[in-house]
Amino acid sequence: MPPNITLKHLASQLGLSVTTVSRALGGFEDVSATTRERVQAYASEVGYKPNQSARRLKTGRTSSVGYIMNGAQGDFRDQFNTRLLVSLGQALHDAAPEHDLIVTTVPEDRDELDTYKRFIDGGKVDSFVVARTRIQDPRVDFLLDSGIPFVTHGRTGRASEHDWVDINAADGFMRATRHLIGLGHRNILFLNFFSDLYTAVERETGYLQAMHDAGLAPSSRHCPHGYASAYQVAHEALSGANAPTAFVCASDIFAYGVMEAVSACGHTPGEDIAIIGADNLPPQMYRQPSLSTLDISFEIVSQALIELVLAPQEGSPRHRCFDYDLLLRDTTA
Amino acid sequence: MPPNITLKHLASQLGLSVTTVSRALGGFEDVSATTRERVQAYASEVGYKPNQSARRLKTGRTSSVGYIMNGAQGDFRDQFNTRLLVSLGQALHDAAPEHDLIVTTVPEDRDELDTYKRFIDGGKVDSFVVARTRIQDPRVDFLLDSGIPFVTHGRTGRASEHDWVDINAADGFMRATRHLIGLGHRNILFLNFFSDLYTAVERETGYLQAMHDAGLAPSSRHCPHGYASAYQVAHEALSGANAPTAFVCASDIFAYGVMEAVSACGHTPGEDIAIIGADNLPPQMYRQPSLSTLDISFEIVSQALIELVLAPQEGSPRHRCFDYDLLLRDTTA
DNA sequence: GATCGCTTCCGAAACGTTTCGGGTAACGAT
DNA sequence: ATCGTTACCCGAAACGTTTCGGAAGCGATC
Repeated sequence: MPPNITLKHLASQLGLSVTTVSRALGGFEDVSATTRERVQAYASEVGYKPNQSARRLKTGRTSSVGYIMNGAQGDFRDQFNTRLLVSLGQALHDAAPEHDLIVTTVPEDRDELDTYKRFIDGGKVDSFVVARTRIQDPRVDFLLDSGIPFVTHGRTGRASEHDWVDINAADGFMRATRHLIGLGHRNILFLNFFSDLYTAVERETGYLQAMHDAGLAPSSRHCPHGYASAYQVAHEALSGANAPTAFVCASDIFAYGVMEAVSACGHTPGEDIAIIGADNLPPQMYRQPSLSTLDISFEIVSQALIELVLAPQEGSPRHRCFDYDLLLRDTTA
Repeated sequence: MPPNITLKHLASQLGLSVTTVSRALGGFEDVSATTRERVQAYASEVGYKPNQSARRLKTGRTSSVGYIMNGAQGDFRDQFNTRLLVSLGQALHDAAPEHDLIVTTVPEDRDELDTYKRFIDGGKVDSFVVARTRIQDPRVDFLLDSGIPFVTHGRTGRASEHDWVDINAADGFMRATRHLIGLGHRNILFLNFFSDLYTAVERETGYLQAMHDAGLAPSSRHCPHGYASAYQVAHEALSGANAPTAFVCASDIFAYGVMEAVSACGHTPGEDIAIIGADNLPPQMYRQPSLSTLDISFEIVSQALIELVLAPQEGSPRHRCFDYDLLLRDTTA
């Protein structure tokens, strides 16, 4: 009958004080086991839900973590953002059902940092997950200054100063490249992001290491515009002198462009030309042959992110690093 | 110096009462223009930010709208969710910068409605945007019962009872089909979603209407698994007797599958076989020839959604309906 | 000179929670 | 009979805001 049930209401029904009801529900020791159970039973019977605003006001904690999507332009980022969003949501629900993930996009005319500022000033979240880190990352600088807890997905130039979760991309790309070398390839082209993403450097490092170890001459190219420019770069390389026989791609998006170019040049991916991509992006289009790729579980990464972000700690930053799985499919037959 | 500036702090600095400061910042008339300006100037000088939790506790309003993403499985939905998310965020920021969009995914093991319930009980939002409506939509039933304001993107079986924004899909698909008929096509196959989405019915209605008006025999097929099944369905149809010469597709995803199948069968999309898709999805892959499609601006739809959701009204539900643009490109040359 | 109305301001209560600092009763020990 | 201890419980303040119901000052009206 009461519009919304409050502690006061529970207290009067149970013949107890508000204090005792609160402490009973909080599971404190200074309330007898019998009344504690009585209170909890009654509360769940009438479906009592604590008022979040009141709780927040009092405690200063919001029990929600923020995720600010940076520019959703471009297909690669879209895929990434959505998948991370979904797995973060799931992980947060599993680890702390009463917590929320607050997601926002950055309005076009505003700076990304303004959005962070607005969240912090407004007391909307008590921690952040920051994705797609750059080597020089202004968000990290800002958050370190502000003192609010956060965890990044990906290392940064200041990796030793903050919590992060990352994929060991250098190792993964080294293994991928080595596998191609093992298949007999000598002329292997690496297609990378054109950006200051931390992971771009990592990926190239792994490729370079494997080439260097094998005494082979490395060769890298950048693909500013995703699929289309990967197609173009690959087409050009295949038509020129000293054409590569294998490609390592920093993203599956590039790899699909390469596959198209390989076919267009009269070759067959996986037979005469080998291709390895990365991140096991579900092909938007039905694809034959299937693409060999480096794979990592978003779920595991998200679980680690949530674990760290829910339990912020002063002192030495914590790190989690996961390894890629090399999935060998048709394009490295 | 004070850790966080409150009304009390402002009041003591200005030699005013908390009440007056509050009302001055609220722009009320019962405080003189001079003090009002003095207060506002000082508040912005020291960077006063009202405490959201306190405000919420007092007013009961949260100044945030909820968007619950339903299952992100499948490429079509991903695209849709991300694009809507981005444009909703932008529209909300433009219309009410201090408002927030609270986004969440539905955990795998839980019912969608539980998530809505949790948001309502927890007082996290004061309205919802509901997307991808079904004819029989349990979310709409639930929200109508609960009494919380919401706007749907897409009509439902109970369209007359709630606010909605939709695209006039019947009209769009009728125009698309008519255009193909005008090009001389007589055997036009329609590929639809396999689902109870409201828009699926709408789309087919338009197609059927155009065929009927021209005295042609309609023929529809469902594509349960996006691209791959569209490919298969088209391939089958083209190989059989009485093969279609044109395709109308409920989604560009299907249309891309059809294009692949058309090529595989030795035809050229746009020359001997015509194709029209819908929703102008940016092709994940570089595509030649370019696909004719029905286009609608997410920005405009989102602006309408936000406009309605921010100003809930008792009484007769409000509706906004937008028309598709028919974009004629290579595949209807 | 009492009354009225207007402008401008303020005190105090309230929203629902958490938590500090007691308080009471029972009980065994002194 | 008094004291200390323990086990339970509670009153009241506080978080920062909004808002109801005045109240002071003051010129105008009867």
